[in-house]
Formats: sequence, C-alpha cells, structure tokens
Amino acid sequence: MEFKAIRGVEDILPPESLRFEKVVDTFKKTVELYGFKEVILPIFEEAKLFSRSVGEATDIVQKEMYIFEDKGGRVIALRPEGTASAVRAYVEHGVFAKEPFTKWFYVGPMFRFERPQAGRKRQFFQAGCEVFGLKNPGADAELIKMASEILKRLNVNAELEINSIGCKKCRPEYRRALIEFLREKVDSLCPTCKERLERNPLRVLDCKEEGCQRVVEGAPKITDYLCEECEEHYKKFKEYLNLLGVEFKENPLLVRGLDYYTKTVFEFKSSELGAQSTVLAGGRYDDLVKEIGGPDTPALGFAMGIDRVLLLLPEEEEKREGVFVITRGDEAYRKGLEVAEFLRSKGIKTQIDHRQGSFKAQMKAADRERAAFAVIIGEEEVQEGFFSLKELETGKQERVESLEELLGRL
RNA sequence: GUGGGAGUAGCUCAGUUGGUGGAGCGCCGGGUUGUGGCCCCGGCGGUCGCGGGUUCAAGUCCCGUCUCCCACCCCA
Repeated sequence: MEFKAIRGVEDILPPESLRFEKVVDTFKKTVELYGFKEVILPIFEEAKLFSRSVGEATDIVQKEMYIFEDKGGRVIALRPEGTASAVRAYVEHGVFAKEPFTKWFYVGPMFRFERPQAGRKRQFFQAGCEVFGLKNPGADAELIKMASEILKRLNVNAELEINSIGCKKCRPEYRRALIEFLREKVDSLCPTCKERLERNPLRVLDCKEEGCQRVVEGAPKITDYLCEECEEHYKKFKEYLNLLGVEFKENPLLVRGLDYYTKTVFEFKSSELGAQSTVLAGGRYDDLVKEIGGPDTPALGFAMGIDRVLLLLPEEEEKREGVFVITRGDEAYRKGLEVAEFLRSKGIKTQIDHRQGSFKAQMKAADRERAAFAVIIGEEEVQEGFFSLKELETGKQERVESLEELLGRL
C-alpha cells in the first residue's frame, strides 16, 4: 500500500465515529447545563506560548511538541494541550473586562510527538473546560462534580484523586524541604529521579520505581506545608465536594506534569486502561493569566481524553431507525425517489436502493442499514397505486393507500 | 528515546522438518420467477507489511526497515 496514515495518527470510521460523537455530545450537554459556552481555538500557536504556560522544563515542551517555522519566519507549534490557547484568547480579547467570571469549553485535536501506544496517539482528542475569575473553592468542587457527572453519564468508571500543591508563597518552602530530604537518600533514587531532584523535585513523588516509592513514603507532605490561604482553600474545597456527594481519595503524592498548576489538582483514573489510565484531569492555575499578560485572574480547568473514554465505552447495537425504500422497475424507482424525498422533508431518515437489484438483495440492505421500515414499491403497487409497508422488527407487512397514511404509520 | 511481542483475505486467525496459501465471519449470487434475520449451496477476494539476502525452491531461515501492541517514560 502506497499511502498510509502517519505513525500515531488514526482515522475514525463509522461506527466508531458515531461513538466519538456521542462522547462529545454528552460532554457538551453536561457542561452547558452548568453554564459553559464553547470557544473554538486555533490548532497552532506561537511555540513560545506553550513554553511560557506549560513550562520550559516539562517534557511536553522539551521533546513532545511539533514545531515548525512558517513562511513568514514565525516559530509555530501544533498545540499539545488546550489551556494555553484558552488563556491567550481570554487575555487577547479582554474578556476579563466584560464579565466577572467566564466559563468556556472546547473540543478538538491535540498533538504530541510521543511513542504511540493504546490510549496515547500523536494526534489525540480532548474536551476541556476552563473557568476564569473565580477564586472560591466552591468553583473547584463544582467543576469536579461536573466532571464526574460527565463520566457517569458515559458509564465510565473512574476513581477521583485530589491534592493541593500550594501556591507561589508556600510551594517554594515545601520544595526546599523536599530537596533537602531527597538529597540525603539520593543513592536510593533511580537515575531519572536523580536528575529531577534539582530541576523538578515534585515529579519524584509520582515516580513508579520501587526504590523511589520507598524513599517517598517518608518524605515531607505538601499538605503539611500549605500556607494559611491554601490550607483553608483545600479544606473548604473538600467540604464542598462532600456536600455535592462526590467521592474522592486524597493523594498527597499527586502532582501534575504541567508547571502552571496551583492549589487544587485532581485526576480521574480508570483501572481498565493499563498504563495510560488517566481519563480526565486538571486543576487550578491562579498565576497563568497574569503570566500570559493579563490581569491577576484566578482560573481552573480540566481536560478529558476522548480517545481514552472511547476505549472504555461498550459497543452497543445500532437501533433501528427510519425507512428504506425498495423498488422494482423504472416506474417504481421514480415513484420511490419521490417518496424518499417526501419522507425526508417530513424529517424521517430515508434511504432508497439505487442498485435496482432483486427484492431479496434490497431487503438485505434494508436490514443491514438498520432501517425500522421498508417501503416496497413493485409492479403491483405501481399498477394499483398503493405502497407496501413492512416493519422489519416484526416482519408485519401492510397495504398503505397514500403518502399521508404512510406518514401516519411510521 | 529504551526494552519486549506481533504483522497472512475487508475482520479474527490457522499454516508442520523450506516444496504451487486455508478456515470462520463479512460481501455477492442461488435455494424462494416479489421480501431481511436462521439454514443449505456456490462465488468474489491475497504483492503472506515493505526491501534485500541464503536456497533448485521462502509465508516459513537471515539482515534491514515500517507499522501496531505491551512496559518504561510521558500524560488526557
């Protein structure tokens, strides 16, 4: 085969595409219930936007971005995530000046140059939400409640883990304490963690290496180092989660891979997914809007991995719907074309068999297309001026005299 | 980027010590000159991922390469 989709990029054909749409539709309907409105954001941005927001030191920026120079000499990156663009748009259009708080959602492809695996493609799809202008812990709790509602409606079982990673006031102190602790045990750490120690010590906390995990068990906990404001926020946040009936597990080792997070972080994980188990995750990022050039504005959000949700969705049988028109002979075919258009004009999904094969072949097609009814027009029907209407589920067939009567029977 | 497994019909997979490639499902047709699903019969369908090598002879052995899967890593 000469042409193939490139590595890590895949086509989504029917019926999979129908399930994809169902996931997006469920997401949209749920978040709209909470007052979120859609933003449609560009797929590429100035590369600098991502190094600034996601973090210069992160793997996403260091080795996973698709970067190229356009013909105008601009350094462009395909977006590896959605939050950076949302924040940029929020600042660029002065949205903060128009409304006290903002709730946005977006859906679309993201790009990361990684080794492909199930649940990890180079082009993958996220549906995400962002909230700007709310510092209240109730907003955190409601956002997570909404996220759990989306998953529930999709019948996805996932466990929620939460943590607080503090703010720019208290995190540096914890960071110092952690580095100090880890330096003493440096010999027991894996090679990657030895490197992480100085540059990004929090990442050592969720290393899977057994030796590192044993070290981490005795390490200082971020939650013991939170400043008064962060501690109060975390406490209230948990209270509201309980109030809203959201089950969660506190995980003091939960840190996120992107630099912009502050205070609340959370992750929904599924045990049915193997290594790529995170289905939906996010957190608060109170400093990012200012970092991108806007006013000091608290914010929070999450993204859901649509491809991963799709892996968890059961395949279901397609429901019978609509009409399939079967004809025999030229005059009947002409009549059939008219009937099909008539039914469509009344909002009824209708197909007609253009192949002019045997009744048997056409009936088979009607069944395969999962039509609810077959309208049969043959010689007899043309001569006497009626239609035969067959209900495919039951096999019952009846004589229908007019288009109006046909419509009434469907 | 590292380590491991796998690529044979549209799909799921057999294929022995190297000797002219099979099944089930699906698709098309017939059994029913006007009727789907169940059953029976027949048919279409293959560059054995790709390239090279060994051999009289390669799906099978060797080398390279691409893709998928698993783990590391990363993350939604």
